[in-house]
Amino acid sequence: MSTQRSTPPPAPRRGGATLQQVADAAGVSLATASRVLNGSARTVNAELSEHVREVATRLRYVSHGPAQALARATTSLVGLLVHDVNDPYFSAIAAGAMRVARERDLLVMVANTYRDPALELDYITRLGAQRARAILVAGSPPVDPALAEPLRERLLDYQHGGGRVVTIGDQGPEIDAVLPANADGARAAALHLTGLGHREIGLVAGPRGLVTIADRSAGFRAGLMASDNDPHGIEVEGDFTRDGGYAATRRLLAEHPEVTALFVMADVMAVGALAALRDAGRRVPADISLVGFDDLPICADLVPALTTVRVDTEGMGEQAMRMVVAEPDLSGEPDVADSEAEDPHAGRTVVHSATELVVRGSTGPVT
Amino acid sequence: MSTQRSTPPPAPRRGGATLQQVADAAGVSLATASRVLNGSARTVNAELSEHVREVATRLRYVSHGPAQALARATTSLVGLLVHDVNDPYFSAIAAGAMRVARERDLLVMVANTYRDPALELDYITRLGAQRARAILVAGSPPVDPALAEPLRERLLDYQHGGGRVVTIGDQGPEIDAVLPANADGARAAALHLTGLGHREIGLVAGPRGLVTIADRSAGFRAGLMASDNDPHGIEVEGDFTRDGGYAATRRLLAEHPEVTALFVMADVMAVGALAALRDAGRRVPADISLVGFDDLPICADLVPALTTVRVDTEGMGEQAMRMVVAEPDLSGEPDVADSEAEDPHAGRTVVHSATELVVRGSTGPVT
DNA sequence: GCAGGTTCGGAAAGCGCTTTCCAGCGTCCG
DNA sequence: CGGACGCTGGAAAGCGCTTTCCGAACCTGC
Repeated sequence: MSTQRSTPPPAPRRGGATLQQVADAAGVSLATASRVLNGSARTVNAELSEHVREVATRLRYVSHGPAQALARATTSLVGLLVHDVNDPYFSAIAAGAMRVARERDLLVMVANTYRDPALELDYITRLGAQRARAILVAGSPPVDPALAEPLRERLLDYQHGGGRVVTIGDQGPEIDAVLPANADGARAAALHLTGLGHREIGLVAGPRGLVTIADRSAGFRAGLMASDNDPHGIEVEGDFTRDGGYAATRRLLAEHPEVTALFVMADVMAVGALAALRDAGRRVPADISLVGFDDLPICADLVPALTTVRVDTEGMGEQAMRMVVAEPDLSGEPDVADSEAEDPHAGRTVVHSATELVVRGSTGPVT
Repeated sequence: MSTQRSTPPPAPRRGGATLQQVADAAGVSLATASRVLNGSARTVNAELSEHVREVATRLRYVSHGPAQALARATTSLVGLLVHDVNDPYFSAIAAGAMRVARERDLLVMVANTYRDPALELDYITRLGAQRARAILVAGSPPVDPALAEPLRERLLDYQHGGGRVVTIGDQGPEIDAVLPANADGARAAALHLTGLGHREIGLVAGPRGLVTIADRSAGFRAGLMASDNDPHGIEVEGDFTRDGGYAATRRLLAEHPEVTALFVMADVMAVGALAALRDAGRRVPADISLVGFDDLPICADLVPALTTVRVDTEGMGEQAMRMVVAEPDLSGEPDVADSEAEDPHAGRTVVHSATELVVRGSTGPVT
């Protein structure tokens, strides 16, 4: 009554019993309980061990992650940055990454950046604040250094702070990466098209600001150069969506009705392109051939089935997560389709993921 | 030399400066630094504040999430359980949930459960261990109580421990949920088909063990009953994938060539069904009509465009995340399309998300 | 000019856990 | 038979932060 210190009602502890409570109930020390329940190099007598475990179960003890993180100075969280999980390209990467994370007992924090540099920076900081063990950045960085540099620096900061970083797409020196062979695939697409006799070819690009697009475009043009019948490439740009592909294709068709083939740099856009072609009354591939990029699962079921460049998205996600988790000096056996190498730039690790042209029904000889 | 205690080289602190170091460098107390940098009810003199902030920036101070979590007894993490992020249905939910999470400054830990009950249990425990503030479970629970009960109990445990739980799909009393009007949509599909004169109708179901499928199937049959021309429903089961839909459809076609319409209970499967129909030489909709469920973005671009039941997946994800974050006694204004209500079962909150038949080119009158 | 109020910075007590160091004890070997 | 050693349990010192409680300084009004 006299005491002012009226303790507030001890709100039922969030999340059950404490290790201390378990230890007390089991009649052992905190140290012993910790060793039994949360793993340790030190071993504990089998019987005692069993007893502690029983008490813990009875008390519904659940370890306190943040406290462990604090004491151990490490967490089991990793971050994954994607442009948009709802885009099949990224959801496949995420699925691959999460599969590996699962094996390694890691929890994955996923964040949509919507390709907004400010959001990206913010998320990296926040993941750093959570002491995520690693950050995996999926999705093409911007071509513009003014946009790319801040991101890169923030990643480097994080990395210097002891975190691991792996990107899918090249973020420059010192940052490990897995890189899809965009140029190779695009080149193969060009060769395929010129081989079929096409000379007037439309390129439907995604946002030019992204290196992925720049690489695919450059690779395709390189393939064009390799042909001897002097093909023309006419490029238009569109948003990285179905509607972006639709709009860009309509524009291209209006301005250059002479094109007999289309190279669309992402399958999401190719879906729109196919619709645009249909709406414009152009038959595929009789009037015009169509090649996509990425090989989304839906491609094989479109009508006609889409010729496209396969990218092993899920595999890249897995590979990236594997690297993120591995000791920095990894020496894993490279995949058959992949090749691993020290980058000339710096001591970083770069894994190349092969791409492959998949010919289906949407391409045919020029008539 | 004599001392055995050779301190190991004090590895450069993971993640930069400590609040204490910032405080020291700024010549203020730990308490003040905390108040300035990490928000508090208490206010600090503007100049001092500015000074502390400067020092923090100079030292590249980044708050330590786990330590804050420990001290504050709460985190800014929420968990999201999905069957598979790589399935467009779930990636849309995830996108919706993540958008809201972003607004609320929450980090989302996403986990693929692959519909494996053991994995689900494990993830819930681990999210609990991380002291996730809430867990959002997307995806139909199993019909079998032997499978559903353990999950439900674990969720309840977590909830009693102070965490919030919201499910998309009904996990029973005491657990808040947002429920797509599966039965309504299926009923509308049935009415549509019988209205077109179809009497021999195939139902291509997903795994029967899931209540989502059970609901859709029951709803469809209810719609059939409402028709006066005595329609027949022949049901086959398939996996929740494109190939599952393909295989089930082929089987159905082989055994019941008389069907003139197909109701496929998920668009992923409908894509396979469409392929199976094509491969079997059946024209859609001339020979056979096709209705799907979910209205994935690709539906409108299939040939023919798929008639389907729209489910507001992204909206459900948003809604669920909003509930998860809201005070348990939420009283938000219900969406136009949604209706919120106290469940008769218990004091829980249930939000219904409307579904809507979208008629496109894949259905037509029976000939 | 002074009592009573208000601000605002600092000291210190944890939050739940890991891990080092120490102590007790049984064992082995010379 | 005694000392060295290995093994195992416990005490205690943090990990980085929040927050309560204090007290000093300053302000107000009479």
